[in-house]
Amino acid sequence: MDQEIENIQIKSGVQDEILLAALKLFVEKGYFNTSLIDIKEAVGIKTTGTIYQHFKTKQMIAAQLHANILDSLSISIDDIRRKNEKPSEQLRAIVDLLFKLTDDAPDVMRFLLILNVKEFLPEAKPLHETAAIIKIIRIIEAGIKAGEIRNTTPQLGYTHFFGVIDNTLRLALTGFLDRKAESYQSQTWLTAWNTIVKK
Amino acid sequence: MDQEIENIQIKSGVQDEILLAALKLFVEKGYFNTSLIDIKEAVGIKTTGTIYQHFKTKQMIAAQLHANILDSLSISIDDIRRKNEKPSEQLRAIVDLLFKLTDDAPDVMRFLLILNVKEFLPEAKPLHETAAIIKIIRIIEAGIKAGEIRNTTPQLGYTHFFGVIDNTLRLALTGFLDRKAESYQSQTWLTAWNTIVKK
DNA sequence: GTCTATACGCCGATAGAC
DNA sequence: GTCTATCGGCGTATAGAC
Repeated sequence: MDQEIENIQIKSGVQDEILLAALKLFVEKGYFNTSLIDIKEAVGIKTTGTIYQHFKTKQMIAAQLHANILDSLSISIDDIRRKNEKPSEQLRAIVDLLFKLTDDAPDVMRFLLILNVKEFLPEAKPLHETAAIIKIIRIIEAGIKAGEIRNTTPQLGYTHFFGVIDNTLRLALTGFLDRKAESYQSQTWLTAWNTIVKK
Repeated sequence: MDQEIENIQIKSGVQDEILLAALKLFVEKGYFNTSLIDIKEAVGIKTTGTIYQHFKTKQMIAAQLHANILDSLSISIDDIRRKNEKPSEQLRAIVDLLFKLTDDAPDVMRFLLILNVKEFLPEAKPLHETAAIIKIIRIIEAGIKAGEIRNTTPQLGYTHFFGVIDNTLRLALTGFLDRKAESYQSQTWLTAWNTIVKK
C-alpha cells in the first residue's frame, strides 16, 4: 500500500492485492470469520501457501493494514498542518478528509471506526496513543491557547468534537443515515465545531 | 438475567453465572478469543458439557446477553417516558441512566458500545432497528414537533446528540478519559443538548 | 515464486455413564 | 443435572515438489 498525501493509494502486486482483499473481507465479515482460504479465493491465487510468501501470519496481514492506514492518516494530518495556520482551519481540513475517505474508501473508514482492532491485534496501541490522534489533540490544545476553542481539556474537546464527526461517519457507513456522507458534511461540521468553539 | 426498572440485575443460578462470566470474557478478550473452556473455568464448573444444558450453542449465550441488555434498556426508556413529560427531560434521564450504567455496569456498556456485535451475531438487528433506539428517535421527533429541538431530521439529531454521549462513554470505558464517567456528565450533557436544542 | 499435500492443534458439540 | 470421554471439522501453518 502506497502512501500519498491526502489519500490512500493501493499499489499493484500480489502483496497489495492480498492487503486489499483482506481489508474488504475483514470489514465485511470480521477478522475471525475470514479464513486464509477466503483471502486466497478473493485474490485469485490457488493456495494459502502463497500468502505465506508475503506475510508471516494472518495477524501480520491485519497489522500491516492497520499500520498503513494510520500512517497515511498521520501523513495527511502533517500536510494539513503545513497548509493551514489556524487550528479551526486545520480541524476543518481534517474533517473534509474524513468525509471524503468515507465516500471514496469506505472500507478504510470501516476498519478505523467500526472494527474492534484490539480483538485481533492485541498488541496494537489504543487509537488515542497513535501519532495521528496525538497530533489532533495537539491541534485542539493549540486552539485553546489561541483562544479559538473554549477552555476545556484537550481530551474532552477531542471526545465531543470527534464524537459528532465519527458517529456521523459511522452511521453513514452502516446505512442508518441513508445519503452519502458528503451530504451531511457542512451541517455536521457546524455542529461539531460548536461543541468546542469559544463564543 | 432479571430485568428491573432503571437497572440491570443478575439472578443467581448456573445459567446466569454463565451469562455473567461470558459477558466479562467477551468484552475483555472478544467473542472469538473466548472458548467454552474459558467460560467453564470462569464459572467454576468442571466441563463444557454442562454449558450445553443451558444454552444450545455458544452463539446463543451471546444472543441471550444481547437480548437481555437491549430489553432492559428498552424497559428503562419506557419508564423514563412515563415519568417525564418533555422530550428534553426524557433525554436527560436517558443520559443519566447511561452514565450511571457506565460506572456501575461497565461491561454492559462495553458490550453495547465497543463490541462489533454483528461479527458474532450476524442475525442481530442493527442497533438503530432495536426497540430502545427507535424509542429514542421518537423522543427526538417529539422534541422537534414541540419546538424544543431545532428543525432537522430525527436521524441526524440522534446521530449528533448520541455521538457526543456515546463517544464520551466509550472513551471513559477505554481509559482515554481518566476519571469516572460521572465526572464528565454535566458538561457532556450540555454539549450534547446544544447540538440539537432550538435557540 | 507458486503449487500440492498434509500436519497439527484447538474448539464446538455430542453421547452416554453416574 | 453434572460428569467423562471423544468425535469431527476447520483453519493456520509448514514441508517440499515443480
